[in-house]
Formats: sequence, C-alpha cells, structure tokens
Amino acid sequence: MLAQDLARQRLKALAEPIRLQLLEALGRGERCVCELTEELGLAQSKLSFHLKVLKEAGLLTALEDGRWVYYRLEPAALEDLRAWLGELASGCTTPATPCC
Amino acid sequence: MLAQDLARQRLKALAEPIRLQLLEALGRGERCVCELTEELGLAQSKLSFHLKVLKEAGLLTALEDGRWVYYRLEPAALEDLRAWLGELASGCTTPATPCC
DNA sequence: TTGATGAATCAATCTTTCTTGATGGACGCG
DNA sequence: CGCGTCCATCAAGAAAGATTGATTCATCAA
Repeated sequence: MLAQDLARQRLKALAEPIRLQLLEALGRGERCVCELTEELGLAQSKLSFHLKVLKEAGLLTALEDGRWVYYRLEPAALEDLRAWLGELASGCTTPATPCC
Repeated sequence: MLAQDLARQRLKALAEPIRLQLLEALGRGERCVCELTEELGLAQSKLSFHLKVLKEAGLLTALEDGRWVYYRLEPAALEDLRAWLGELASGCTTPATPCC
C-alpha cells in the first residue's frame, strides 16, 4: 500500500490548478517543457517549479533528450492514489456512538 | 461528475496530517469535538479550524445536539473523489508525440 | 569557439495556510 | 438568574508555498 506520506504528497501536488492543467496536458501525450510553456502560457521558471513538484510526487517522469526534456505522466501513480483513497474510505464504517 | 474546483478543495483538505488523522478517527465512528480533542491531543481551537476545512470540503457533516457538536464522515464524498481521480487517470493515454 | 536556445535553480517577495491565545455566544445546571 | 462548559471565531504571528526575474549550465549550430 502507498505510504501515507507519499499519498499526502500526491494529494497536495494535485490540489493546484496549474498542476492539474499540467496533468491534463500530459494526459494528451508526452511533451517537452517548451511546448508546455506555449500550451499553458506560463513563465518557464514557474512551469519548472510545478513540474518539479509533480515529479517529486512521482506523478511525472522526465526524459532528457539532448537539449530538451520531455515529461510524461505516470498513470500508475494516480492508480495507487486511487487505491489508497479506497482503503481510507473502507476504514470508514461510521457507526453511531454514544458520547461524553 | 465532481466539479474540478470541489475535487481540488477535497484534495487539499486531505493533504494534511492532522486532517487525515481526523478522518481516521471519525472513520471509527461519529464523535463530538471534546472527544476528538482528547483522542488527538489537540488544542480545541486548532481542531475547530481543521474540522471546518473538512466540513467545507464536504467530507464531514456536523450534528448539533444541545451543547455538543458531533462530526461524522461523509463517505460518499471520498467515493466521489475517487471516481473523479479515475476520470482523470482515464484521460491519460500518454501516447508518444514528436516535439518542437 | 562563439552565440543562441532549452531548462533548472536561486533569492527576494508575496500569498496562502496554520497555529496560538483570547474572546464571545449558546446551552444547561444549580 | 448566574455560572461553567462546549464550541466557533477572531486577530496576530509563524510557517509553508507560489511567483518573479536573474543567473547558470548544458547543448547544439554556425
């Protein structure tokens, strides 16, 4: 099972509009940074920052090809997160309990 | 389908150690705030803050009973989020593409 | 070798989120 | 009533995260 810290890191990485856009763009196929800056209209430095966050969360991998760096999605990471959420939910039986 | 903003709000709400602990505690059953402060050893004000975040994300609901307020989990909210993640992942076909 | 381009990193700043302690409202008990 | 308890909210400060512009490094082309 996904460690809780890693799951949290992924949740946090996803909880950001720009990074979600990035995932969606990369979901349509691998891309290099220069394409992404155009596609999303972002400053290169800002983009690099968010790509790093996603990469460190394991949601993306980078492929260097000469001068270019291609980023691609790691769909398994999303699936792991989904599975982890499922575990979390299944622990939630919510029986009524007395109090105080 | 879950709106993206709401999904993001839930992701952000979950991406926090204390709030995750809260979910787990409430997964073991409905509880009032005073129980939670004891169970997690948190200041009441801090707890209130995080409960509010979770409630606003739709992950919890509050039931007031006289002087006490009981919080309970909304398992459907977790399920919705899981489904949303599934959609996100399914959009990710990741074909190779030429570049630049 | 020189110059240009793609990308990462850094420092400074700004913004958002968390924490803490104090205050205030609602409820119920004596 | 008047007081104590449960909880939410608020204001101020701390911490974490995001943005910006500048710099650096590597690569490729001329």
